[in-house]
Amino acid sequence: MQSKLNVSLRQIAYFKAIGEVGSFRGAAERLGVTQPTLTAQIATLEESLGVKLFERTRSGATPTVAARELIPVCNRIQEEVQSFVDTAHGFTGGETGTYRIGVTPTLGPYLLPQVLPEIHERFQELRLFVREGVPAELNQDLRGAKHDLILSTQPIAEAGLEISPLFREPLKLVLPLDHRLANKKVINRTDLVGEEVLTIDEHHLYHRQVTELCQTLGATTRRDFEGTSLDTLRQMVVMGMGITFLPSLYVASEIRDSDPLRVTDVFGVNMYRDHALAWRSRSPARPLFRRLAQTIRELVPATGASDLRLLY
Amino acid sequence: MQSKLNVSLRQIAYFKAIGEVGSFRGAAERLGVTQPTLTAQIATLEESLGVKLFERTRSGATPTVAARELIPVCNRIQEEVQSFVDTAHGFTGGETGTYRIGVTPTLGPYLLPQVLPEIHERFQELRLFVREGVPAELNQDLRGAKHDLILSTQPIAEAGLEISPLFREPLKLVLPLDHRLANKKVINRTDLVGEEVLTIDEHHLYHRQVTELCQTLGATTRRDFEGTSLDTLRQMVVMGMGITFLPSLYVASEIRDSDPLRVTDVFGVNMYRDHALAWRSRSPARPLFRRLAQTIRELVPATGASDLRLLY
DNA sequence: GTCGGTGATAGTTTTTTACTATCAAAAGAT
DNA sequence: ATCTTTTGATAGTAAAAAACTATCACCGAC
Repeated sequence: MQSKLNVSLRQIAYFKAIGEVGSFRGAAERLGVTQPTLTAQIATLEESLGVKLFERTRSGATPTVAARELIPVCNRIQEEVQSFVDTAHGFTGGETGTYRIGVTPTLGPYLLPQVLPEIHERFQELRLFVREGVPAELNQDLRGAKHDLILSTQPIAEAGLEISPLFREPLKLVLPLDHRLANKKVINRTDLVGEEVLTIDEHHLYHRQVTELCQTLGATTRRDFEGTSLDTLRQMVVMGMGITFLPSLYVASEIRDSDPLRVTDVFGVNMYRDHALAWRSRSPARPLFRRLAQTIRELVPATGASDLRLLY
Repeated sequence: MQSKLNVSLRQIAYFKAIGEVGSFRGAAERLGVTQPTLTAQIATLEESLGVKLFERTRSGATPTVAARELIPVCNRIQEEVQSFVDTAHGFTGGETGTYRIGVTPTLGPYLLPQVLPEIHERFQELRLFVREGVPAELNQDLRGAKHDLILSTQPIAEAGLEISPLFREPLKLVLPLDHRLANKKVINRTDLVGEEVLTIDEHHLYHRQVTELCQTLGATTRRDFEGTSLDTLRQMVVMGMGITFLPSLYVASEIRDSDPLRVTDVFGVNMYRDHALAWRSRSPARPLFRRLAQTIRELVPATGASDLRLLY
């Protein structure tokens, strides 16, 4: 490390110029410095390296054998430095690079496929590296800089973060076709009293949200059977193991008309969850993330779920 | 060029260390400088590049997306600089690298094959790029730094050069077997009076040497037929077009017992030429060239020509 | 002989780097 | 709530490095 720091990029540029021009004075003129500067710097470099770089004659300076072999290395160093500068300049607009975005498994897979193509269209040099995690994990990893931003469900603990609300996603009641309520035209909240609702396992925020909803409806959550994903829940409902609530985006994305399921609202009950983008409030990429959130809000109405509501 | 010089190797080392350690203070301790030094240098680098490199938090410094992509470039720059230093250090002993040696066509091809294997044995990192030229050319190209050293025949103009004499090479009289002197046991100088001697063309120093020798012997040089090389001379003698003088090393190397030629000395006449290595007196590789000359002198007795005499 | 062109040298000035001392901010402990 | 600790930032000073000015030494051309 110390031996490297005894060489400066300036010395390398001076060395190379003298090699090309063939005299100290000529190179000094080309570089816009004085000849004694070059004499001193090359002498320092020769001392540092322990080899003579030029044979000084009255007619100029002739590269030694060592110098002739070092010139191509100089070129390579300068190329890499130029690459360093060029790469950095590529980030100047802030819309370049690979950002790590954490998403929840109950939202990410059903929203991103619908917005990413247009995001790519609008931010062509931007790459998003998508990783899934439950909201508690996402929050922690965002704080620990393992993610640059997260797409998650409210509530998101605000400390140290900037949170940009995106949209409100309703939850749909999903029944098997042979359920006693399947053919009821309008389902009220009283119809759900005593019903057993399937949910996914505890460490998902979604579990808590469904649990709280059941409490307000007088329904219960089954504790003996729990799904590991929304897909699992859907299959369990199809198989007659109970009813469940599924997010609107999931329904629009994954449930077909041919599925033996009834999907409905519950009259008089607002069931929903709110989603947001969040990033560290000191992140230098803040302006980019704000633009990204705005873009997602613009794209949400065009998704398959027609009942999403924008948040500001 | 200017944009490159706004980045220093120090800044790159500081940037990389902070990225690895994760805090300015930690990196300062590791590098043996103070933390405000790093703050100032990274701020300067960020300003120069136009991008933020770190997100500063209470718990340290987190690399931005730009920084994450620039770290591998830092590694490459440092590798190239290390290669620069290592390559230079390889020349420290002076016995490394490709030196351009100019040789005369009447000496080089007959001496070098006999000494180069041992030279390579003793100087294993040394490479010699051999080029042929007549002595006047060699001398000029040495002065103009197109050659690093020359193996040539005396006299060599001394100005600005260091000349290391190597050895004295006798010239042999070569006759066709059907020549009137071919069966004479001892040939005297008077036997050559009036003889026509073949020689090679005028721009070779060898031509002048043979011409002067003929003048002292009362012989003449043929002007209507001249060879272009020593091989050509030999063929012309075989074909009966005249007699010639050939250098001892050539005779040992190229003339077989089965050739229809008589090779002999001339009694009472010392015919020879002296060879030397020469280089520019200011060449930084002077010590190496002196060792090389000494090595050649040591190897000369083992050549096929047993009558060479060393010069000091 | 003089002239002109080269790199080297010595002293001074300017610029850059690094240090010292302190502040501001935020998280964690009590 | 206050206090402590740890982080990077800031301002001023000191030290080191780079660059400049002026001159010298040398040598080849004329």
